[in-house]
Amino acid sequence: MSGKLIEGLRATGRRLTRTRRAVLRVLEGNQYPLSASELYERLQKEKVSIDLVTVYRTLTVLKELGFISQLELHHEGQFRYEIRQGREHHHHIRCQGCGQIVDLLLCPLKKLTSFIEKETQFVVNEHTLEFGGLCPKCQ
Amino acid sequence: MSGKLIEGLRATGRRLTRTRRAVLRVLEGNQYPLSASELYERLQKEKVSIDLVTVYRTLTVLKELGFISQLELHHEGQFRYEIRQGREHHHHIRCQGCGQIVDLLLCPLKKLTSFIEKETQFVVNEHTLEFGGLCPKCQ
DNA sequence: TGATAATTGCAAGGAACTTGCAATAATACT
DNA sequence: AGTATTATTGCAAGTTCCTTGCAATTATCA
Repeated sequence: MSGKLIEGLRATGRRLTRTRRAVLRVLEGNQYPLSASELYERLQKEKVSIDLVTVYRTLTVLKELGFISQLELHHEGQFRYEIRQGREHHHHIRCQGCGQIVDLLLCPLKKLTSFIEKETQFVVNEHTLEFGGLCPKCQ
Repeated sequence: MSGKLIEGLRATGRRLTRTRRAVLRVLEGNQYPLSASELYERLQKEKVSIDLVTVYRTLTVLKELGFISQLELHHEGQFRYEIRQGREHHHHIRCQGCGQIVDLLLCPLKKLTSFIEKETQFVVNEHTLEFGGLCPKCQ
């Protein structure tokens, strides 16, 4: 991973710093996508001293380079980030009670809700489905 | 509509005010879902003097009563609201260029992207699909 | 008409995220 | 290695969207 990382950074005139490595390391060690502030807290626990602002900026860079993906969960009001690293495109389910986030390893969304309920043992009672793209005028 | 509105408000010890009527009227006269600040601007243009805070509070009430629904579009960072009034559950597509929002009159999401592209003439290159529910522990 | 209670406006407070700028650190050059 | 160059960082302050507290106003009910 480190090779491609340095490569990607160099290609855009950027540098591999302790900060960037630390952010990636924490994301790699986590099962579910983290928000900027969660990431910040974990770094503090690991005695890695990084400002929250730097976490935001680092996430922006890593996203631009395609190393992580940014996602928005329903009604959370914040972004979350996860390592991409060859992972299939996928979705998530989040518990309205405890906030737990679980990956859904499916996408072509057939027999939607009942399937997801069987797979995850969740009770689904809300979903977000919104598309983004370019309208005829803007293409 | 006004009948059920008053009914709903009364049932929860609330009152039908000029403000609430005005907010509903603007939402009814609009094709696409409005954000709080858009709503506020339209009211100002109509010389209806309402504080932005009141707009927020009014939207909260109307949502609680089920007269409007609240939605989040991908990467917008704000809520939007639209009249429910017997409308089918549906989704939206928003242009990444101009911000135009168009209703999608489908939901069971089959043959997803290509179908939506044909219907709307949009080029879809992003979507959000996230579920909310209760995990086994929280049920 | 007056009492009661909901609603409103104003000011202030959050939370998540961004920007400006000087200090610091990483890379390039000699 | 030593220095110049340029990216990165931390701190402070700013944005945006939304919420809360509280006194003033307005709607409803007796």
